[in-house]
Amino acid sequence: MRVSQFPLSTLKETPSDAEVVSHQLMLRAGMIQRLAAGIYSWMPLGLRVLRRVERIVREEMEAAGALELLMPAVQPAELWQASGRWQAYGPELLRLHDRHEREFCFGPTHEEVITDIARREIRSYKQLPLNYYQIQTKFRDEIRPRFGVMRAREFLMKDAYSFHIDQASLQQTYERMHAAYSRVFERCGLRFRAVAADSGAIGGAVSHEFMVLADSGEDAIAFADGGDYGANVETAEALAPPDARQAPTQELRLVDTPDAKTIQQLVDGYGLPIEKTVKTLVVAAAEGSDTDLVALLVRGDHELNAIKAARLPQVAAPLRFATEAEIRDAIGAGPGSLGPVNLPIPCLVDRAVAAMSDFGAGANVDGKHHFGINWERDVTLPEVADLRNVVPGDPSPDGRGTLDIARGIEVGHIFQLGDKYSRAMGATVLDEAGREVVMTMGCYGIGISRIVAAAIEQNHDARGIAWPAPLAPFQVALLPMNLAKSQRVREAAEKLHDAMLAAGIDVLFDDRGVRPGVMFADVELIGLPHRVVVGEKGLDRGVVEYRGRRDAEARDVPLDEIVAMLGTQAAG
RNA sequence: CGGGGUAUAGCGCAGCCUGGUAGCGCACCUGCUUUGGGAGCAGGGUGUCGGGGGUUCAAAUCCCUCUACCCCGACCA
Repeated sequence: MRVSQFPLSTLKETPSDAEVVSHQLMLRAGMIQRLAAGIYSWMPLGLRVLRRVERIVREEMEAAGALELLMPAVQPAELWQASGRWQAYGPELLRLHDRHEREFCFGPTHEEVITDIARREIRSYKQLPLNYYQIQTKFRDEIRPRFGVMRAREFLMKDAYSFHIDQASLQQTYERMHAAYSRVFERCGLRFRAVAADSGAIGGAVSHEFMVLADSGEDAIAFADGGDYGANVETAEALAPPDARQAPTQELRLVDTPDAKTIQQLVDGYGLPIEKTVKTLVVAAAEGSDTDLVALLVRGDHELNAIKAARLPQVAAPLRFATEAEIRDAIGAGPGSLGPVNLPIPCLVDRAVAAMSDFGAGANVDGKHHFGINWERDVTLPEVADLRNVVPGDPSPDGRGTLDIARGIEVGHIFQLGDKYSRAMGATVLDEAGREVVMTMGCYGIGISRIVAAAIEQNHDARGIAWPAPLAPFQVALLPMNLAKSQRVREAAEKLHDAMLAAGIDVLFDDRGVRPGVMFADVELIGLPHRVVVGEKGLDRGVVEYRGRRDAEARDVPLDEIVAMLGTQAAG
């Protein structure tokens, strides 16, 4: 391809509204253009990358035995009403009307449509298992789209849905898809982790997320240094500290703390180590319990995990924090002065809190704290539960090593759905005994467009993008020096271009005749893995200059060897 | 949706406070020179100053209003 036929529209300056580096570089490289909030056009350069990701995904899906189909983007409301999600999905579902005022939505996902297909198509257990996939544009009306295509409203997704006669069959396909996903992300050249995840609103029990490691990631993941354990921080189990609770060494004392409303003020003003403090958070109790409020205690340096808390039978789901008025009404003190001693409402404590001794907490009297609190001696230890987010250094839940926390970008998510959709929509087959059985389902998503952004987050430098070769829009940049003046350079470059094309090398030939600095800057910005420079000086010695995008220095390669050399590392 | 902010040329911005001919850099077009790290000289403005309304002799500037976009919080590939 020649630049004269494939215009580059690179920018020197960074558009001011792009926050993360992938978004900035995609705009600067001319890969995408914003049309509206969270809605982007893929320009020719960007589309080449997107197509490369698609191809890898398609190959791995085929290898995993999935069948490609293509479902409509626009879906009738009736299907969503049948599954119950027309109400449940909320404002993220883009709803539409046709000219007859019939209701539709632009599909954010396709469980309903595929289940409808399956219930028409599949009648016998002999047809199972079956795994369908598609690569398609989805629309989710995110409250706040941001970071370019990383969290767009309209995006390209691979979604797969498998159907099974029983859980054992689902488990097999799930594992096969798990392996296929790992291969996809490996082939894309990404550093990633598969972690256990909360299955959230989609439903089902078992679920794994595939996270590309990047500091700009929106999710925190915990993984063990000693083993395979990995989990979203939301779901990672926080164990008790390894050491047993120490015996009391201090007396319980009531201290005037008029200026200590927060843990930080308590630590700064009274010399209490933060891990000897306790936060008392008051939340709404579960409906039907004999109390309105429940107190949750976590260590001062720990964070309450709202998902874990809401799962407790005593606590209302979703989690709702009590208002200050409710707290005063029930306890007689404000939020900054609460603690377990003389607490008039039921209380649950985190495992780490249960292991504390000689600690400080509010006294349930405004402006006063108790110091030197010890369980059992001063107050009965309430029920213990896992209430908090894990922190670095926590023991791994599988007993191997300690946890570290990293940030990640979710690029894939696989679920064992069970029969949530198949039951609601009556997707059944006849089993061996001729009985009607509801099919068991799995679903598997990959954010194709998000992978492009994630790959840039992991592969860039001050000059621009440095594509993993499998994703690069072109493999080789062919740059002639002083094309306009030098007939020798022109002839040599044209010949090389022809030879590369003949060898199946995906080459971009810069035939603009612009100054070298412009060409260098452009190919480094758009991130092509290999660069070949043709100049008078080199031709005198029968060489061209080769430089890999990540190489520190260029080196000379004989003119008659360069095509063969590139052919082995940069074919198609 | 709540809170904060921005809107002036394709991109990045100044001008607004204190009303008086719409500017700068990059990009773009023409010509000449230049060709190993985003060139130089000369010429060119490509703009409903986000929209609407108001105040005023006069509004990018002051007031009201609408819209779009960005940032911070709960969701997700």
